[in-house]
Amino acid sequence: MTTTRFAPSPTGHIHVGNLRTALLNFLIARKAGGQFILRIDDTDPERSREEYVDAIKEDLEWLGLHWDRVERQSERLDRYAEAADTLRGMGRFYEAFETPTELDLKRKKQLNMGRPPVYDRAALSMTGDEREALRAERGPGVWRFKLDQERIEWDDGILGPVSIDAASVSDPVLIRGDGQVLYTLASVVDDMEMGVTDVVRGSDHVTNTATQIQIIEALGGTPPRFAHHSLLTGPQGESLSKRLGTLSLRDLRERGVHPMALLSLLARLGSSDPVELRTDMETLVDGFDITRFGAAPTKFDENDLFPMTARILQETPFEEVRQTIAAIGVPDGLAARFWAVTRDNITTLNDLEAWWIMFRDGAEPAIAPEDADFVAHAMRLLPEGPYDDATWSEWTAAVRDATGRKGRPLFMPLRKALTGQERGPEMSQVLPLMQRIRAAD
RNA sequence: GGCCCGUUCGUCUAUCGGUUAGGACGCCAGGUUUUCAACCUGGAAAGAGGGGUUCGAUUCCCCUACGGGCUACCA
Repeated sequence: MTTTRFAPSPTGHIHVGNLRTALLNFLIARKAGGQFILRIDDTDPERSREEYVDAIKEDLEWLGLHWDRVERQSERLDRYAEAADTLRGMGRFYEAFETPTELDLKRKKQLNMGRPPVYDRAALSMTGDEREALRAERGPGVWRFKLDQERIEWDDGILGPVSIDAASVSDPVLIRGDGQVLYTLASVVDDMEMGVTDVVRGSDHVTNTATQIQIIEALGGTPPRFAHHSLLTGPQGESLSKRLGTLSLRDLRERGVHPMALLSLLARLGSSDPVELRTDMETLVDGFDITRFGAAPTKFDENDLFPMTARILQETPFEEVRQTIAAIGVPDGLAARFWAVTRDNITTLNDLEAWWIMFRDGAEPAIAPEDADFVAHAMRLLPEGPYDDATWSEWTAAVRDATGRKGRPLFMPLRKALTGQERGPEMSQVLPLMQRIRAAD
């Protein structure tokens, strides 16, 4: 069975970059009728926070990315220890005692000599006595995985054939000095034991994949299919990391972005399929194809989200927004009409309140000097409220007859006098919603 | 510095060596409309640079430039 996973680390809120990874994995699983696992990568107790676990779940639910299973790495530490023992037993694991400062120094030295900054495996040539001495002096060392120094190759679902020389990569540390298991090992053990068949992640993991393939094989497993998507950049190609604060899912939600707008964009951006608005998850799943994605960095502009949101709202039935409209204080009797009138004239639901305030309290009239007499005359002809669907045409007909104006010069000054704006919904629909008309006061 | 990946209209991209280099979004213009939007029609708009290979390169190879990633006792 096709099984994918999204494996966030609960050290912060998730953002559009994370979402892209989550979405691709979700869509692959759904399209294949498989399983989508939410795996919380919380091996680091220092940085992991429970509130972020909740926040991540909340964000995914908001988007409708439902998972079939939740796993927690913090509850699986014994499995990782077992895998570590296996590696030790087969001589692929060795303890090293260099301090971070020493390693840093070694790297700089290598760089200066024009050599690749790869761990020199000094620990491998130590005698048992030397090891004991260091352990006594410095405490437990780190455990490194001994790479086979050959080319590691795989057929990437997005990048195509990838080949990395293991000799250009340091033997990865899988267990820290304090005993904490690191991502590289935990992830491999989980993917194997949870039956993950497809791993889609950002291209920042490409080198990890190379080493993980060797670890999987050492543990007797078969590597899953890997696909590495390009990373998102800002509209100017700048790194997104500087702006992640404003691109968290929570922030986008607060700014009124519609979930399907976000999903529609991210399911297509960077692929050769056109970005088309999808209003339901089924069609998004049907049209998805991971092989259409390219390897080039992808520019993401959150401003694209707003026109898409507006278009979704134009087609949103009243029932779906009934609560929202009630919450801003629109009386039940007016709510359906209020939505019908405003939905074509908003970008996000956040714009609704301003419209209601205008209808409730009236607008500061905008009257050009040359229209002042005309508007005053028209206001004397305006009947008492409340108004209905026919009021606008009856009233403007009367004004036309009285003043001789017609067409745009007739309608536009009245629109501006009543709403204070040059644009907006049909006036025949607006008028019945107006609780107060300041121009007539 | 080393290792990976990349570079086609503003953006996302198509092109299995021969195309008027196609589409989508955006943009501009016209139409329609009492406004805006929507819709319809039309339009402008692209192969980073340099070398090869070839009868012929956007396409294959090399170099350069530029962009991104990795090079942690982070994930």
